[in-house]
Amino acid sequence: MDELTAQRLAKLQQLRANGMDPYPPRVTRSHSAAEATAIAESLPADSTEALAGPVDIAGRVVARRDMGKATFVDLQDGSGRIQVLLRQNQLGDELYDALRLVDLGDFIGVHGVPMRTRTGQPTVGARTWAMLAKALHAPPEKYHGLADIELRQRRRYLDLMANEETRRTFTIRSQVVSAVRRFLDSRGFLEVETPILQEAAGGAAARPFITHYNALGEDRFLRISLELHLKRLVIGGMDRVYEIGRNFRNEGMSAKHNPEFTMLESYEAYADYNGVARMAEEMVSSVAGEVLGQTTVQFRGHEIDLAPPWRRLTLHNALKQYGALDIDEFGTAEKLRSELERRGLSVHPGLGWGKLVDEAMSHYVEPNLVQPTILLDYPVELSPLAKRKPGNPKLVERFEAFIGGFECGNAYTELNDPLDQRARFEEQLKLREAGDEEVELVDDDFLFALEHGMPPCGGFGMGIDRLVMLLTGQSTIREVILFPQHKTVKD
RNA sequence: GGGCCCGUAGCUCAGCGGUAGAGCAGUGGACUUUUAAUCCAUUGGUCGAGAGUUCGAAUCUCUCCGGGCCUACCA
Repeated sequence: MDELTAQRLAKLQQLRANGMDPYPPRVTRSHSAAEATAIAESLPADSTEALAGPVDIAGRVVARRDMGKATFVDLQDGSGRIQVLLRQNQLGDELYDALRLVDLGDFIGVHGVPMRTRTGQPTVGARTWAMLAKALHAPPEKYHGLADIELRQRRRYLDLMANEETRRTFTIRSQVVSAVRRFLDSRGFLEVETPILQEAAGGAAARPFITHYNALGEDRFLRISLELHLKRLVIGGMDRVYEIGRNFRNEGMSAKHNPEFTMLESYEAYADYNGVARMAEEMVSSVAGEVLGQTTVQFRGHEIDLAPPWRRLTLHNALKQYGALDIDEFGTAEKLRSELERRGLSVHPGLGWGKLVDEAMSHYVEPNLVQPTILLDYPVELSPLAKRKPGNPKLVERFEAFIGGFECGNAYTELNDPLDQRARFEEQLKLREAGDEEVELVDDDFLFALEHGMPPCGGFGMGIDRLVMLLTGQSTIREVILFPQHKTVKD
């Protein structure tokens, strides 16, 4: 055991010896730090006498300034910080001397009166204090905080203790999720929960995590999307449903990717992708307004205006505009591949035309879509679950929403023709045989459901983590996930 | 997968072939209105791990472990 821990344990024993429980089961608390501060602020400066009624506050000791016969301590609770002044002549010798058993990081409770120092600092003048929970390890350094990125993520509690920005980020995250729920609830959507352990992981082109269910002796897949189960509910007559839940994709990590991430998916019967686009822009701007009080955000050096209407642009025109590439002139995989290779893009062999269009889009278009943009009408082979565009069977009614240079939303007019759906699954199989390993798999159980009739429907998916990145100005997904994935520490 | 960089006290960092350092935290002392309190004294280290080069390695080399950034792949 290290010396610091031993010292703190010794203090813990000394507290017990003094008859003070270092971990009492209950605390008397009448005011939060913020409430006590508000009372003190209503008093004139240098109010050393008891002008307000007594308060009981509690929190973690985050700073300490020992002045001899007076000691200042800063207490922090969930509402903020407040200064406490503990004076020997107020506490008595015994209780004052016991302050030497209080370390940074400990939780204490203070009974005292709101006051202000001669500099006007809101303060609680202590009459008594009590240990609430002794900490055996020191908190991070008081000025520089905790900077080591790995430690901040593995020991997020230390990051939260030390860094105000981290507390702000995760407070906003929580408020964002809650505002999204309010938005959808107010529009008559029902929140549902669907299986995470699935017999077949569908709804997206991604490799799943595999686990094993002992009782049945069968493997299960962790879901990679919410889509196919939510559509089953629409088939059953739940007209407006949504789920906010964790997806798992067995892929690498990056600034934009964590193997488990939180998705919102919503499905609205009798809507199409145009209606969904209007809902998406209203949702994001109203969530921003509720949580941040404004619809503009600063992100990677740009000011982004989230207020609707968002710019609409077809994928076809976007590639023309940003890449000087007319995909109609390169209508087969072979032609498009050779054109992209001629331009110096390295493309994976075996990709079909749709994935090549996606590559070109990622390279030429996506980084330019900083202000909110709805990119419309995708190649059919990229989107096996979306309905074809009337008059152009190579395209589907699908849009992706881009903000800040990355994708944060995806929507279709949902494919409800079970015969076309089966054909589209089979097309995916052919792409797989041609060398593309990440394709949608045939899901017979879903097809059987679809054969019972699904109303026309607009579906929407949005990465909650990425939305939070945008609204908090964080440039990596790991900064908005409390406990992101890390390699196991080996001894 | 490739390139670059980082790992030194509980935390933030310096040192980059010649006796392991600073600030904060801790410990002892002074101080009854401080607030990155101040002042005096002081404890604390297998310098990520292992191997090598050298009279001598935190420092140079190699391997490994963990991490970061960029890039590619996954798509």
